[in-house]
Amino acid sequence: MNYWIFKTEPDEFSIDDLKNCKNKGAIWDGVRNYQARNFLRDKVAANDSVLIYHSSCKNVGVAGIAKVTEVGLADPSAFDTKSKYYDPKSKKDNPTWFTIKLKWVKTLDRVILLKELKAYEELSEAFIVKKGVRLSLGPITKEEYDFILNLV
DNA sequence: GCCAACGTTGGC
DNA sequence: GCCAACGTTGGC
Repeated sequence: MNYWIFKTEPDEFSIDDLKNCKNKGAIWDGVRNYQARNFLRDKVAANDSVLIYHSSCKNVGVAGIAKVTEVGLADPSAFDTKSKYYDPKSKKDNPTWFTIKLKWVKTLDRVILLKELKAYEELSEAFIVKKGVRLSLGPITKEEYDFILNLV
């Protein structure tokens, strides 16, 4: 069992949008960064727990919890010529971009703001608080995961 | 909207 | 394989 933080812009796709997907869940498409792709392809496993983080918005921070339901999916948006994530270099028989499927678990009673996360020594090693780290998703430890949820 | 700090691209 | 130019991310 691994723990992750996935970033999303709530104007595009928020924790509420994920909730509205109910049990069907949602495909986490559009990741176009190789390091993040490698996590999605090689490390994220079914039943892993994911903190959903809202970026580029009014309340930047951790907004909810999701669970991984399917792994090893070729990112369908890479094959869609109408998608802004379309990538002609990604072939169906040899996809460049991979992703997974998530299901909503919980919306936190409040958003745990980035500003708060930065204040705790316990979280100083987490990628999410580090300056200049532009990963759109990445691993956190169980200790960090539990610590963040205890801040609610 | 600004801009620092990245990642990616492409010429050489 | 270097590295300058460019594009993107993301907090503020």
